[in-house]
Amino acid sequence: MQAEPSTQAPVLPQGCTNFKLRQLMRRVANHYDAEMAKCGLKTTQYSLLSHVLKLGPIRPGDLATEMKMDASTLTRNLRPLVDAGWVTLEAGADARSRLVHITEAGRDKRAEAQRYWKAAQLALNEVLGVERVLALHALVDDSLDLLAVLPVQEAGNDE
Amino acid sequence: MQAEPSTQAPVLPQGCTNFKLRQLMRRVANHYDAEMAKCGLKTTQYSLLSHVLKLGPIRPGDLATEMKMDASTLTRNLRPLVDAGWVTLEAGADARSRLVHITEAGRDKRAEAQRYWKAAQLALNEVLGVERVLALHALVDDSLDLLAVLPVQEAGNDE
DNA sequence: ACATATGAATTGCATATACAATTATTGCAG
DNA sequence: CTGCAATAATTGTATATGCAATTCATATGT
Repeated sequence: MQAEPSTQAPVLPQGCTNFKLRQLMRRVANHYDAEMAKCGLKTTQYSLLSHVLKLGPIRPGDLATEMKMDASTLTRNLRPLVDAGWVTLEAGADARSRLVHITEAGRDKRAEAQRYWKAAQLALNEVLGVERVLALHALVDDSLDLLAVLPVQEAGNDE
Repeated sequence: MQAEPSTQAPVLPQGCTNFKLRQLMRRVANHYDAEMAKCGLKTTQYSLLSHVLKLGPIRPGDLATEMKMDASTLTRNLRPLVDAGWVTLEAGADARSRLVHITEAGRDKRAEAQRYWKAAQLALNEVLGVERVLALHALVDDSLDLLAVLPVQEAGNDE
């Protein structure tokens, strides 16, 4: 595993990692969404609701950090869930912060949706094979860890 | 590799594949976008422009199929590129279809943008390690192949 | 030739995403 | 106490995404 010159031609990545990931994400999202649609949720909404259940009551900014998304995205994604009565935004420790709470209706909806999520996940395990799904999860997790050290917004030298 | 009962406890995937992929996609997109912003393109636009260069002149529907995205998404994503004068939509074989062409300005822009794309890709290879990027590409490609057999829109039994 | 089915692209609608700017609040230095 | 920096959330703007419905245009059966 040393960086010594090898007699083997070095294999270099072909194609764009971003594009490939985007393609796969679209396909996988479609798969889950088709299942989740049976209970009227997008998969993204299910994820958000699940995180609120698990981490709430929590400040929006902290939830965004946990989910590794922009705070403004979170604000907007919460809207449909609040409108549906599944989560509430309540007063936080001081007047600038808030706390996201899950409601009873939210717990119920999440429990219902979880069945569809599970069906989608199991179907995916079937199609791809459990080994491949495990390998994918491991690669994604490792990659996220490695990318965590990078500044999220590649810090344009200000000025 | 048979399905015989094993004495080993079976390892099952934990967590949601969709959520993990989404997280990674966001992080990776941010990384590329930070680089591409130097030439005023989103990474998605660079991908689209590159595909038009490689595959064009091509019908919008065929391009959408190639890129594995919805035709309506493609229509809309083309708009900014058309507005910028990098691609044109011209008459196709019959009056209902069209052909997407790249312009000279489009070729120039793509060539310029490719430098930034390359920088982003190489930086990613650095951070993740070439081996990991190769493994990720292979997994993504294999998964896309396996998912290709699934109906894109999980075919609700019509009626 | 005509009515209908099929095909191709687009538009309507809703959500997801993020950077930049804004609003409101709090904390701190003098 | 006052003014300014820091913090938290949101809004402005632009793009990405896909399903359903729509608009044309072509093909097809009778």
